[in-house]
Amino acid sequence: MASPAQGQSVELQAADVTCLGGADPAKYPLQKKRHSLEFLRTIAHLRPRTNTFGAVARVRSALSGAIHNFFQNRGFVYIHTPIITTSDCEGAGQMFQVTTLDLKQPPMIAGQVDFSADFFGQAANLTVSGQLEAEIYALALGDVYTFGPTFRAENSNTSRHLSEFWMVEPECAFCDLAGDVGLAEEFLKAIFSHILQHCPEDMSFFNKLIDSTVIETLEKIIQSDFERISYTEAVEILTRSRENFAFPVSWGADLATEHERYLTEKWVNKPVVVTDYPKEIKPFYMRLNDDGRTVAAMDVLMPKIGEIIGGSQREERYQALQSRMLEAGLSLDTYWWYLELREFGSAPHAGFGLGFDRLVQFVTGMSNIRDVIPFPRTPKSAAF
RNA sequence: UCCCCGGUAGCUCAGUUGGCAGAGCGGGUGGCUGUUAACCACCUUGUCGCUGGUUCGAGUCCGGCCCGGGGAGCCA
Repeated sequence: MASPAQGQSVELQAADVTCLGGADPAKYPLQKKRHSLEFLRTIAHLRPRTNTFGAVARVRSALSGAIHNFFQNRGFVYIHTPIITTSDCEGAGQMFQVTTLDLKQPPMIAGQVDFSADFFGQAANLTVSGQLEAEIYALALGDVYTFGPTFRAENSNTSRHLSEFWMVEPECAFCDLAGDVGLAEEFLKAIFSHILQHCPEDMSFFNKLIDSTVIETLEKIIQSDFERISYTEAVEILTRSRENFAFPVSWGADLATEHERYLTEKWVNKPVVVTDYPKEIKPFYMRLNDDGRTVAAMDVLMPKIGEIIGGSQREERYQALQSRMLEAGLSLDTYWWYLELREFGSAPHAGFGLGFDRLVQFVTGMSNIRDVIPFPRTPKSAAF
């Protein structure tokens, strides 16, 4: 019925009310007041009932749908890459081991655990990335993407890291670095537009109560052209800046958080794509440039949260890949199938990885990544 | 993992020089009211993170540990 009160056009008039499930007000933890996000994290089974976590859940779901739409509409094939992997070092940090062996009394051979007696007949881990497997399908089907959980056993205690997080990884055949950067820019803009269009109520909620700049930031990014600079240019800009950095800038060293923030927040206040990093600070699979000292890598840096996308053109030349693997001290046997992709009908290809939870963070303005995933897993914390 | 800050009532916090454990909110009861985080009165609430020490006496001082926050590293 019509409501005489302000701020609402209609209201319910109940003829009959039945209580289906009571909640003792003396015990119910959610009070009629503002709770801290830290406290709500300790009651993860009740926090989705709050307006903030409801809005986060809806936007997270909408973002997820937008990502699938974006790729499906462009003919990308969604690939389910494995969660359990026996590639013992995918090169992206510490892995969680998966085993059915009795940890109190594992089978031993010559003082070493005998993993041939383990479930898979060898040591197995949770994946840190679906990229290498995505490359297999890209070189068969063309454009593909993965979107699934990823696991890192790093002891990272920050507002931007989870031990279990979701990652989006497109991989495109017949694509070079410029094409990869273009895809990343188009992708982010499409996702942001989708959210502004489809979640206006939740977005104004975030803008009002969480971060008063989120909507404006997203709108600006949609309209802006991402700045593209090479690592070498970035180092020059940083050196010329006369900023008082805690970490010195020099060619060959990785960019620190403060450097990335300067580039994206002060130098130009918009997303910056840094390309062509020194090969020493990037993984073996990135394509060696003609200068012999840099690789075709790219990082998309966003104001406030820093790196949101990391990608590269992959090394498609057999000899070049082999020598980079040897330089990195990797076993060629472990990656025999990865090398065979270059031996049998190789093609230029490129892709990137996007931290999905960081994307949710950026879109909602939520400052801690533990508050944009329903059940966060971090060091010393996996309750619920 | 490193640096800094914190942990006191269900929640958010105060607690002086080492000397009886506090407030607001919440909850209960009553009142009032087309309310919007209602309002008024009264009542209710403690393993002061854990542990060892100093002291006549420790929330307060010292050591160790656990957990949380901010920053850094690693990265997405």
